[in-house]
Amino acid sequence: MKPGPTIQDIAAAAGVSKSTVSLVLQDSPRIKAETAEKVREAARTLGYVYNRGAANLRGRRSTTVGMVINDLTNPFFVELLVAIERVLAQSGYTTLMAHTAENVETQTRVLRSMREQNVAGLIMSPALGTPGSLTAEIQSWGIPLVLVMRPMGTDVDTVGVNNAHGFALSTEHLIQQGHTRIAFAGNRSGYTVANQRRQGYLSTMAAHGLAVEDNWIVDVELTPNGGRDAVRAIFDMKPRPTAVVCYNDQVAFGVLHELDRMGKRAGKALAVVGCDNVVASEHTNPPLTTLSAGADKLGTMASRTLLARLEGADDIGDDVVQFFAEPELIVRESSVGHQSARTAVEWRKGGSVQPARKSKDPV
Amino acid sequence: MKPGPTIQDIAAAAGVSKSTVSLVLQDSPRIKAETAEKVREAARTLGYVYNRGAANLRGRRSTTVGMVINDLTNPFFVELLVAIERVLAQSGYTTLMAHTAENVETQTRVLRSMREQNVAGLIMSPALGTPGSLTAEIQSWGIPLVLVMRPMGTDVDTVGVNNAHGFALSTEHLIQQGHTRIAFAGNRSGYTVANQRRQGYLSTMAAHGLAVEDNWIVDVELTPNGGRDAVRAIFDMKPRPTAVVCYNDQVAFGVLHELDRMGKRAGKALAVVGCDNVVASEHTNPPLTTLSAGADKLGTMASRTLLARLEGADDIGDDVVQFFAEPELIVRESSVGHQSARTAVEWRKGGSVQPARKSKDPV
DNA sequence: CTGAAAGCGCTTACAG
DNA sequence: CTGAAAGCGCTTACAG
Repeated sequence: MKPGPTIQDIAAAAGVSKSTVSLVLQDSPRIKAETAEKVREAARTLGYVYNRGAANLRGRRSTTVGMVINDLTNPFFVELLVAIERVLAQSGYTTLMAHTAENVETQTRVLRSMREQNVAGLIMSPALGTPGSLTAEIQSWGIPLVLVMRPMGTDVDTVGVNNAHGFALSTEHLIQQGHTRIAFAGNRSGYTVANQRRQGYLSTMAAHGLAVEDNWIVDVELTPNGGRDAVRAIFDMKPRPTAVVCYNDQVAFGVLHELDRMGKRAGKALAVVGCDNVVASEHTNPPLTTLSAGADKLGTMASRTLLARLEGADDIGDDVVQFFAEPELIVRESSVGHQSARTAVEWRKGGSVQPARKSKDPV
Repeated sequence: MKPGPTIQDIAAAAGVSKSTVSLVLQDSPRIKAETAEKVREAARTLGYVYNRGAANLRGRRSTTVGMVINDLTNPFFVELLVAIERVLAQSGYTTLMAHTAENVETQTRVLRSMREQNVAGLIMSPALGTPGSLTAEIQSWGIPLVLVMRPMGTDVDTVGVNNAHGFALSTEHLIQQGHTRIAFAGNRSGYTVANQRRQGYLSTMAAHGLAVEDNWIVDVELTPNGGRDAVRAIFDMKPRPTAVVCYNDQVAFGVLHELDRMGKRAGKALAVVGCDNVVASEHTNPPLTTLSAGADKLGTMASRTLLARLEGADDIGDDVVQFFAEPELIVRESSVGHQSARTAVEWRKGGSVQPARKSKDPV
């Protein structure tokens, strides 16, 4: 890294003071147009590069936002990250990215690092097992924090999904297809999101007077391999479930794959529903029925919430933002066409089954 | 952002000078152990947070690395990003992430922003259409640059893949399966990587005395939708190709999907080979034969190369690093079992067909 | 409309 | 072994 010219050098070249240069760089109207042009000219010829770090130090501000993400092997979180980065960049912020790979110690380390880097704010999807005290600790740092996807209490701005309602929709859909024995793949008791999803499934089953055997709630990894394990477990049950609600699309992909390996077809042999509507879910064989809450919308919402806090926008107020998008069910082939179900033709037209109710936009 | 204590405050609390505090924070051996402990104690009770920005400004260094990535909708680049971020974090660097979505203007903007943020170095997979002059320009900034996946001349450190050899392997494999009419899906004439891939395919066809019809080289988007278009085009040809080499796994996923929609099975109706071995390729229906160069290995290599430049390691020298990994072919069901081909049983045992030659590790 | 001065929170010779 | 001083590249009252 060679030195490079500073505002001092520009000042000398343009025959003005560095105060003037600084003001010109900030497009201040206090500087006469011709002076400004002279300064800009000098900056151009010298190849000046603004040093944002120095400016931030002096101005006690920061144009960097930290984004802590738990699982980039799940395309849903990638879609979220992309949306967040895009919106922040549009507003002039740079994104410091860190991946925790669902590891709480890594998360602690990167948060400390981001704090030292003086981030203006943080967006985080906390790793599973994050202690409940973390949000209060971050808030004590005096920078805004927005949680995405994984709520941790009502004291912190949160953008997520109404999981209970979503999984109720999925379960309802399967029941309407004629299924009565429906399994749930990807249990993670004790974690908020997992509890919500399981609860949405359980309460809908109960509402229809359908019993749920204990072993129908299959505890597997939240990965394609977990989905494969789930299929093997389900086909060992008798009488076996004819449908399965999966924790997310990653699990559902494994389910579709294992069924294919067994020479069976999802939809026919076992109705399958995922969650997240990742891009790939449209191109699986067969295409996957899944819940969509809109990664792009959620990411935009999370960024906007953080930006509102950063700019101290008054339309956001002091109230904690708790936004939970209402997912809609995207019906595709993986959940229709079962022998014991109604004809699937009406479903194959595609599209959403339920015009999702939108919550009020908080920012 | 409330003020927070500075080394000055610690100095006052511990009854020493701020010089001493600074040295203690740097674990300098020049400070007596008891003094150091006293300082650390004061820092702890005051809740001190190191201000890396101020340190970087004064020390004229930087602990931030910029990562500019062209397409995060392709999981391969996500795997690369994850590996790079992990290695950099282990070495104490923070990753500034920016996504260009294959847009050259966005790329220009984020590069400028990263330069202002004073990144110590850059890792970039350039957007398609990036002008050849860009690398020289970045190098004139005086910070190291490592290109990943997409070479731009021999003047800049580059970590990529031997695409020509990889696509030769794929084509060879299909020919050995008995195919003689083999298509290529995802043409992008004019781009280096695309040229290499097409060339690997063409030269292998030629080496076997197999003719290639013009329209077998199908120009489609490098996405699942492009793959679907390719299948429709291929099935319109007569006599039609019995196998297709896809530009990457994203295209291949679309191919598998469209075949399934047509009630056909990849492998049987059309042999399909992808490229990148993204995690999902193992779980498609049927599983996808593809080329693996190891995203994790490539990311690690790129980071290490940059780190070597940053630390001025002497084992790297002044020579430009040009590392191209030799891909290996992972044979799965999508390319075997065609009627006109040998029995597929021997292939189904899985595993790699070719123990890839590794290039010499450059760092 | 412009400049001189102070200072953001650090590090680094230099002196003792 | 420790401290006083200068300075990294900016911004921001304040004065004129």
